[in-house]
Amino acid sequence: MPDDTPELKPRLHGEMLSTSLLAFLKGWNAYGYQLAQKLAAAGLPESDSGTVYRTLRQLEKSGMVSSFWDTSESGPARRMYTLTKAGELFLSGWIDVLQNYQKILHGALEGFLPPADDAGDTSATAAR
Amino acid sequence: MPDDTPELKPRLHGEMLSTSLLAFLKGWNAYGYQLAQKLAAAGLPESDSGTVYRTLRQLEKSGMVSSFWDTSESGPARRMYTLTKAGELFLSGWIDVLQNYQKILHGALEGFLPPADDAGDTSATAAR
DNA sequence: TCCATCTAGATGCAAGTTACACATAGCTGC
DNA sequence: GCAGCTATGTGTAACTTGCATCTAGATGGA
Repeated sequence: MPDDTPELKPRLHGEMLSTSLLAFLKGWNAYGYQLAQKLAAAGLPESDSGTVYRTLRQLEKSGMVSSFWDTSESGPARRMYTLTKAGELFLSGWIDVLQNYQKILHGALEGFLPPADDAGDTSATAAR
Repeated sequence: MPDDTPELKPRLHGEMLSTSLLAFLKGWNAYGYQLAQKLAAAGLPESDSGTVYRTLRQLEKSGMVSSFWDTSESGPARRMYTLTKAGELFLSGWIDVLQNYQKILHGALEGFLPPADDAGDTSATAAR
């Protein structure tokens, strides 16, 4: 019998992948392969390695990181990434977003105390 | 002069949008238009309303929510959404992901203490 | 009655993003 | 040489998103 339900298995992409990569680069240079391993080790949902490489290139195009080839170690050359000032700014701005997101998720799962200042709008029509 | 830098303006989509919607539905029924307003009021980056509606339908297809038409109020009919057991499970599983993500972002921005148990791997090769 | 406006939901399409498979290339050990 | 590991990438189909646009009920004004 064919499985009909579309999967919604957790995956890391979009802003969450981009910002995780930027965060790992804060204070350290790193290369793609290494960053992919760190993501896996950090308990985040897996990302395809191709997606990681393409995301890094896209971050470079938008000025969040810069890169250079590192041939100082033995083995295949590594494209080392460095966080730019713009990337750092974007990252710190994203922290606010994360805080609000966090509030929503945790509010939902622990008896969710209604936030004292959110009372008086049309949302009072919520059913049951 | 044409702007050449690709935009990376924050937008809410993917897992973050889905889980925010699920969280808002915990304990309450709500309809799409209302949820879109809640997202905006919650200090999260904007989402296109079309995207919100489509995301809700997709959550329904994957069994995270169920819906019914509500014609009890005046005005256009509303498609009311209810969180399912599967949606609740997915949501609580996602909390762990969020916690790890949070750790990474905050670790990056506050002097980032090296986590005591993460020392002994190849990541020691990180350059300056 | 006609029209504008607001609420509510939805879709067509172009552009962008992703997963999966595969390709390339340097190095190590046999 | 060649298998296996490290490291970076690409082709392609499928999926997702933003924007514009559409339908439709209700309301209020001219």
